[in-house]
Amino acid sequence: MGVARIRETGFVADVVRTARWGRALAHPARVTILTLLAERQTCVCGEIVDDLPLAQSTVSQHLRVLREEGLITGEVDGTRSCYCIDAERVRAMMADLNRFGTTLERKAACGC
Amino acid sequence: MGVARIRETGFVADVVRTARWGRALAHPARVTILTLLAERQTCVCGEIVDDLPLAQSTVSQHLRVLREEGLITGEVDGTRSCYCIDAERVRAMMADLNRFGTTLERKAACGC
DNA sequence: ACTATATATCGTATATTGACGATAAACGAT
DNA sequence: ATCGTTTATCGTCAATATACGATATATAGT
Repeated sequence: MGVARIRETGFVADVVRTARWGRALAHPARVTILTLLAERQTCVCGEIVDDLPLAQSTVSQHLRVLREEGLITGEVDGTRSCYCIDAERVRAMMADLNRFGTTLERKAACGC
Repeated sequence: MGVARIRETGFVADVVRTARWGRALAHPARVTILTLLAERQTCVCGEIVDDLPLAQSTVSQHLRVLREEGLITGEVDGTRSCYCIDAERVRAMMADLNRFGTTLERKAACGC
C-alpha cells in the first residue's frame, strides 16, 4: 500500500526526517518487531508472526514499512526471509531523535 | 476528531508507550511546532500558524494532538492561547525513546 | 453595544493506515 | 512433477488522520 506519504512540502528537511522516524515507530507492531529482531539477532518472519497478535499479511506490511525506512533488511533464505536490524540505520535514527530532543531541552525554559 | 487510537491490545505496555511518542512526532507540523515552542519559550498559536504551510484550523488540530500527549500545555491569555512546551514531559519522552534505542543498540549484532 | 481579532470546534472531503483473507511466488522435500 | 511451507502481494473494507472553510466563542478595544 505504499509507505507513509506525509505532506512534506513547506517543511524543513530536518523536521521531515524526524517526522519519518516518528512514523516508523508509530505502531506497536513495528516497535515490537524491532525489539524482537534486536533480541534474536537473526530472525525469520514466521517467528515474528507468532509473537504478534496480527495476521501474517499484516505483519508483512509492517515489515515492509520498516524495510522502506531502512531500519531492517530482508534477505531470502530458502522459503524464509531473514530479517535483520540495520544497526547503522538505527543509530542514525537515534542520533536524529536525540538531536531533536536536545534542541527541545536546551531551549525549553518556558515561564508561562 | 480524537487522537491516535492505535490497536493496543496484545502489545506490551512499554512498546505501546514508545509507539505513542512515535505518533506524536509522526507529522512535520507537530515536530515544527515543538521546535518553535522550544525556541520561543512562550508562544501563541497565531505566530505558529504563520510559520506553517497549513490552515489555522489544521494547526489547531495538531496542537490538540500535542496537548493530548501532554507535550505542550495551552493557557488562555486574553484573545490568545499561550502554548508552552512541557519540558518534563519532553524529557520523559526522550527518556523512553532512548531506553528503546539503547535496547536496540545493545542487542543488535546481526550476522546475516 | 459593536467591532475586530484570535483560537477552537464543527462539518465534511479525501487520503492513508491498518487489518484480514485469498492468492501468487519461491523453495525444499518427496 | 507434486506437495507442503513460507512469505509477499492483491483486493477490499473499516477506521484514522489530515486538511480546509465555516462557524462559534471569547476577549480587547472603541
